[in-house]
Amino acid sequence: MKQETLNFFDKVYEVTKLIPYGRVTSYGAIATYLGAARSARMVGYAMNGSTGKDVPAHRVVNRKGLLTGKHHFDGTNLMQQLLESEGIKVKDNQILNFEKVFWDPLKEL
DNA sequence: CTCTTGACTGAGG
DNA sequence: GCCTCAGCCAAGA
Repeated sequence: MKQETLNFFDKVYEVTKLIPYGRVTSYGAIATYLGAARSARMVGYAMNGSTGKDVPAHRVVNRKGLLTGKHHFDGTNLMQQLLESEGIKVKDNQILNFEKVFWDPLKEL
């Protein structure tokens, strides 16, 4: 597996798909894992194409655990419902117990 | 090639 | 802890 052959977007998709059930991570964590710590924005930007794919983009939030990308989902609160379906409590677009459900690819992988 | 956009983050007030 | 500003980097026009 030569990840170097994969594009930045593809790498983001791969890592995002590795996020365990009931866990979430931040754009920065993914970006750092990809070696582009300063490209966290690109991670979110890549997610634009994640909708409709196997990528659980709803498990990716910003560093504050805020569902900044919920507006990119079809429904108004679809992202929140998806998270709650996995046992993740969400209140006012913000993930509760964020530290407990946080999944760091740098440490877990 | 240059400019704009952005689902971010860290630092400063 | 919240708000604002600046930096960062890749993709699209």
